[in-house]
Amino acid sequence: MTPEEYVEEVLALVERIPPGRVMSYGAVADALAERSGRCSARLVGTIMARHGGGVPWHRVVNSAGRLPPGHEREARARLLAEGVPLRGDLVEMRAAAWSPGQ
DNA sequence: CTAATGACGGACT
DNA sequence: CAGTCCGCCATTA
Repeated sequence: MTPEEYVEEVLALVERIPPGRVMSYGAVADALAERSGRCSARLVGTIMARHGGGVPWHRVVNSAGRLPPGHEREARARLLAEGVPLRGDLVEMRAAAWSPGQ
């Protein structure tokens, strides 16, 4: 599997995240690991940083619910508009976390 | 080829 | 609850 295909897999999954819900980098990595074999949260983060434009990147946050560095303001505004439960600048993962199984 | 580097995560202090 | 420490793994230096 080439890096290019990795990127496509990640972006494809991110596009499936429903509005008002979010996924952590780790969750994306796990869900993708079943198809691609190996993947890590770190790798997903790198991929989003480089090829994240063009997909709802704001629906991907870290496991603690913290928004992506450098885009906090933008992400917060979009999430708020979608009705994602926020506590300060953190996403309430317990309520907003989503997985492809649903 | 080895070393450092992240849009990370979980355990621990 | 905040800060550290270590494992993670493709990419870059």
